Amino acid sequence: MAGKLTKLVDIRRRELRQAAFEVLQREGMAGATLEKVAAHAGASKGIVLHYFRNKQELFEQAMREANANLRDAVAERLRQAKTPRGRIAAVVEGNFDPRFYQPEIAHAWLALCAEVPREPQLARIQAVIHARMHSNLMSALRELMPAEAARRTALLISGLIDGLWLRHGLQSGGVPREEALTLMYDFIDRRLPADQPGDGVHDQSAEP
Amino acid sequence: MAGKLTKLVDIRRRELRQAAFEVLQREGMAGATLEKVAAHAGASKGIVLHYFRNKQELFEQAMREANANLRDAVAERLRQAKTPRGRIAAVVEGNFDPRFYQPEIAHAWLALCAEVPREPQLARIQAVIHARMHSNLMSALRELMPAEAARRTALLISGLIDGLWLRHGLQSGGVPREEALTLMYDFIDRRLPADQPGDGVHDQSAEP
DNA sequence: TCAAAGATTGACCAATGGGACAATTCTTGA
DNA sequence: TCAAGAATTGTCCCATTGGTCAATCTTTGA
Repeated sequence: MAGKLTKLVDIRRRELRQAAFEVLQREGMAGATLEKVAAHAGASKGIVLHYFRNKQELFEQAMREANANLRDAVAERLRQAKTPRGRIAAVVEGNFDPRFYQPEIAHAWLALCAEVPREPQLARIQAVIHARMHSNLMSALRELMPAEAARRTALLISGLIDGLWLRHGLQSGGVPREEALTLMYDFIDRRLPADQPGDGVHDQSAEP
Repeated sequence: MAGKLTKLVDIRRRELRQAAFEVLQREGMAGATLEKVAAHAGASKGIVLHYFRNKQELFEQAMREANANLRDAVAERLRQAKTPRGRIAAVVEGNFDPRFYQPEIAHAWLALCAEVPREPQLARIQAVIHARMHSNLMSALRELMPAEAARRTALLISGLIDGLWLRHGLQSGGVPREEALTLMYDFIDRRLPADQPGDGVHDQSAEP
């Protein structure tokens, strides 16, 4: 590790973002009061507003961090992928990383997404998420099919991912990770040309 | 029309449910205050609590009504469908009925769904919605493919519908109705046996 | 060593919102 | 016609919450 030690500001900010996200899971946006966030982080309310201008900024940062987690989960896998198929698998597997694909986390995302129509800051993050996923998918699909077909396939894949996440957040109809991946590949394998189902490209097995 | 005239209670209840849903679109759950709902309906706050026990019940009823709208949109089309394919088309078209498939309405659904984890009443409605859609799809798909394939296809279709709705509620990545239907049938036609794409089964044209 | 900068707390404030209620107006049926 | 019941309003109350601030305690660098 090169450079200085982590500054206290960064430690506190991280702790509070994390606390905010966790309270959000249980309480929703309205119920996630500054006092509860502070308590959950083991601090006083004042400290929260010492490190964040206001409630909006706190939860904006919380969303940023959650997004970064998902982004990294995909990026790791993308780095090891060699074929276009592998890159698609990377996007899918990353979005269903068992560390993040959990009902409680989906609850928090749901709470955040519900604020998007009224919080331009959150809307921007959401836009980035969509754009990134679309771009990742397109870069792989363009090599496998004509432009228009690629675009549609990308929309279908990302729409499906969103739908499965949404359902995972609502109690009923939520499918566990294993089945979600089965469904995704059931769909994908039929759409990609020169089907080689079971070619070992998509690895549903253990995580590092 | 047989029977008595509509009772005032029912009129008021309906007006207030509708007002609640419309305020929800703009303001989200926390912002949808009883006073705003009352004002939007042209009444005073007191009247809202005269017809509904409390805020929870009001929005539970609002969700019930929105659900009934969607249910009817599907049911109408289902009544005219003759083939299994037609029944699937009915479910799809109903869920993208242009009267309801609108960003503002998706905003309200998003706000409602975000409360599901903490409101058992809302969770129950959500469960009914999922169960109904799954059942409708299965009844058609069972005739077209083996049980397990039918189950997966049903999950994929309903997941896709949810995903497209979700995206329609978030500003970015939302696809308009026409394209949503194109995507849905692009997906469905490839999965159903004995493909007859363009057999006129799915009607994307005008509403009655 | 010690003073300045930063961290942390708790008290305080103004605004807001859900809900209870008494008072008033309107309907209606005998 | 008129009294009982329903509809409607406005007021009041209390709890909660985001945010401010002055007062302490800690750290640190010169």
